[in-house]
Amino acid sequence: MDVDALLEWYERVRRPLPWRETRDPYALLVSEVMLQQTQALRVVPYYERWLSEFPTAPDLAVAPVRDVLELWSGLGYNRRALALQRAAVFVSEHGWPDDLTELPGVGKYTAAAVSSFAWDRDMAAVDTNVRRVLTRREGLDVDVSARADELLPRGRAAPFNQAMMELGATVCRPRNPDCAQCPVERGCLRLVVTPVRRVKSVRFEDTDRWARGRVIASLLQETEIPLEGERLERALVGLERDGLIVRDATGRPQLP
DNA sequence: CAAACGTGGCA
DNA sequence: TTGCCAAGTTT
Repeated sequence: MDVDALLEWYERVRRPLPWRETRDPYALLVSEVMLQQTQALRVVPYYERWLSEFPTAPDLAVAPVRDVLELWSGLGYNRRALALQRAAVFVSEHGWPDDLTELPGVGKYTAAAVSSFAWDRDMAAVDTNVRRVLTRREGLDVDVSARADELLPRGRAAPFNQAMMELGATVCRPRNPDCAQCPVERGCLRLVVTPVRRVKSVRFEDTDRWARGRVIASLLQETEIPLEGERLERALVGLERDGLIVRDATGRPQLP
């Protein structure tokens, strides 16, 4: 793959998203956690509000859980917000670990993204987009992580990572890829990847995931929880286990 | 390791 | 309107 052509293309098409204007590892971590499983454009207002309320890791570390969940609500996956706060606590107390995967909620992808964007570390951030780009180009049997690492131009990890992700998001899309606009078309296998079909078709409103979301929303808004019996109990047990709620002597749920 | 984890936007 | 899915991590 012609990495120079890729970087040149990225420079041309790059969208000015707010987290691309900073090198603050805390702000970058916030953006990465928010971006997990959420569309970039939807994250923008949340990111800006979050940083104005919790500008630094110590600010987030001491914030009440209610405030954290309040600012998070709408982004989904509430336990990620808690993990982010726990990461902020760690950073406040010990500074940034060399290996960011030591932080709660930070896996291989997020560690590489933050490390490259904040500190120019030569780490390839392999997300679902990068995985698809490389698989589609080079075949189902490629070791995607190893290949991304080989391609990464030393000292330019940040633009490389962003360019690869942007390519997957806007050109080498899951369905209907726009090969005519591809800056690195040469040598691509253009493998057709058949999308995996969902097996289950349970209504979302019938899932525990939905029930948990309703409990948190009700506690934030101080409205009645629209659940009862077994269903409610199962949600509460899960939420308590995840540290999203605590229960008083009567078993009534509250935010921690 | 498959499954759990939330939600709003868009086709 | 219904169904699909969007910069992953944890157990």
